[in-house]
Order: sequence, then structure tokens, then C-alpha cells
Amino acid sequence: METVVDANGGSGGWLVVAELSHIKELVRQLEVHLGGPQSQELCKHLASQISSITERSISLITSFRLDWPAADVATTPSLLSDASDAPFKTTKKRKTMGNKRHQVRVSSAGGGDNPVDDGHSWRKYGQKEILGAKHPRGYYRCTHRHSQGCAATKQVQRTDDDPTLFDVVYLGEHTCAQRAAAGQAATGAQVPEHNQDANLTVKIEGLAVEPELQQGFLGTTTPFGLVSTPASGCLAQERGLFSVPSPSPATPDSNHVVPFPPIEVAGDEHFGFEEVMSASGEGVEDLDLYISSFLA
DNA sequence: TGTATTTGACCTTG
DNA sequence: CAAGGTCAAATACA
Repeated sequence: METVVDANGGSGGWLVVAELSHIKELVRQLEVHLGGPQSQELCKHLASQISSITERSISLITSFRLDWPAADVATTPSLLSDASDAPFKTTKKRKTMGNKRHQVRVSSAGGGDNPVDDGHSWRKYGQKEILGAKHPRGYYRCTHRHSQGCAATKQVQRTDDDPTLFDVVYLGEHTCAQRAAAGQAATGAQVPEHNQDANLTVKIEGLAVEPELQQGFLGTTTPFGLVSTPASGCLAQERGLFSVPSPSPATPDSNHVVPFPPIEVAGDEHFGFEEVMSASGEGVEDLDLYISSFLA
């Protein structure tokens, strides 16, 4: 199993997260050793490490901001604005159901139309040709829409430049009690077809820094901060904690689904990772502030 | 036979 | 009015 996770088509996003995770750990150590017997030397050493890692993170952030594909640049500004929630390359702003919106970019090596089993069972209810896009957009709603009134929907669209890549937009919150089923879905119990999680690559457009996710995400000890703990509920699943079938060894031709918090666009209490990256263009001091918030 | 998908029509929004 | 989003009848599939 090989896991390819990415913020912008490279490995920079995860590297930054790994670095930030490292910083957080160092800060924790710093707090522990403050006032201790050898605190001065130790704290100096830790502070110096924090400083150098922070600088590395800054350069990483800066570099993959420059690496942004044109399509993403076209899309991203709208994602950062509450007033504009048009997905992908659209020119029209349209109000869609619910306030919650997350976008992830997912790749399917299997080549199917449904790129990822995200732990929920979805029912397709429409498909539409989108102006300016080479591929139609598929519309999915939660299978439990009628039985439990679950309002979650998602939109899946192949990217223009890479047919194996999908942009997936999650809209609305899952209110269904599908938690148990979601766990089973990783083993193929709930999703009747297109369950390709044995052959998947997930590329992350960005991440939201949510308190509960920070803890799981940054506090993890797995490589690149992959969260292997089960999601705490339907909501957490919906927020993009993709199911992880098994942490098996990497092989060149297979991937597994990666848990990762996708962009959360609407939500006052959260800020997106891309906002952090935007801040990098406005000076290091601002960025440090953002990173501080990130770690807070 | 029940459930999921397809697809054209209709609705909503800017 | 154009384009995105949803509905629902027809169809496919297990």
C-alpha cells in the first residue's frame, strides 16, 4: 500500500503538517521543562529547534503556494470566501443547501467514476455537464436522506487536466446515524459498488484546522500525521476522515484511503490551511501569528 | 422484486 | 436568460 497525500500535487502539505506537529511537540517539551533543574540550556535548545523548524515550514508553505496549479488558483479564492461557494471552475455564484462545505481532491487509480469510499453510503441523484469542464459533475446524496432525513450531499467531478483526479465537494452535515456503517464501509459492507478503497490515492486540496481534528491530526505518531484512530462519529466522517482499511506496507500499485480534514469553507470557528498559506504572502510575522493560532 | 443509476425536465439563482 | 442543482420516471442490476 502506498499512500500519496498532498496539499497541492506535491508532498509539501503533509511535510508542513509534519513540521507543525513537530513544533507542537517541542513546545510541549518546552512547557514541561520550564522551571526544571536544567531548564535554561534545554529551553534554549528547544527554542532553537522550534525556530529552525518554523523557518522550514515557512519555506515549504511559500514553495507550494508558488506551485499551485492554475486551476486551483482559479478555484481557491472562492473557497475562501463565504460569499462565493461556486465549486470548481464556475463563474456563477449559487447558494446551495447547508452552510458546511468541504472540498477534497481525490485520485482513483482504479479509474471508476466514484473516486473514494469516504465511509458513507451515497446515492447518485443527478449528473450535469458543467460549462467549461470536460467532465460532467455527479450529484450524490446520503442514502439515509429519506429514512433519517440526512441532508448531506456531495458533488464529484473529474478534473480537466487529470482524468484520474476528482474534485469532491461535500455539502451539508451528516445527521444520519451511520457511524457504525461508516466503519464497516471501509471493508466494503455498506457501499454496494464503486468501492475502490483498495486502489486509491487521496490528494488533499487543503485542510481545515479544527480543534478536535488538530488533536488527532497533530498529535498522531504515524508518518505524515495520518490519523488512524476511528472517527468519533458521523460528523467527523463527514468532515473528511476517510476510512483507513489497514496500515499495510506500501506497494507501488496500491494506495489506501487517507484520513484528512478537507477544506471547511463556511464555519466561523475554523480557518482553512489555505488561509494560512495566503498569510505567508503578507510577511513572516503574520505567518508566525497564523502558525501560533494553528498550534494553539 | 427491491434498490441503485441514468437522464431529461423542471426549478432556482445570479 | 443561462447555468447549476434537483426531481422523478425509466431503466439496469443483483
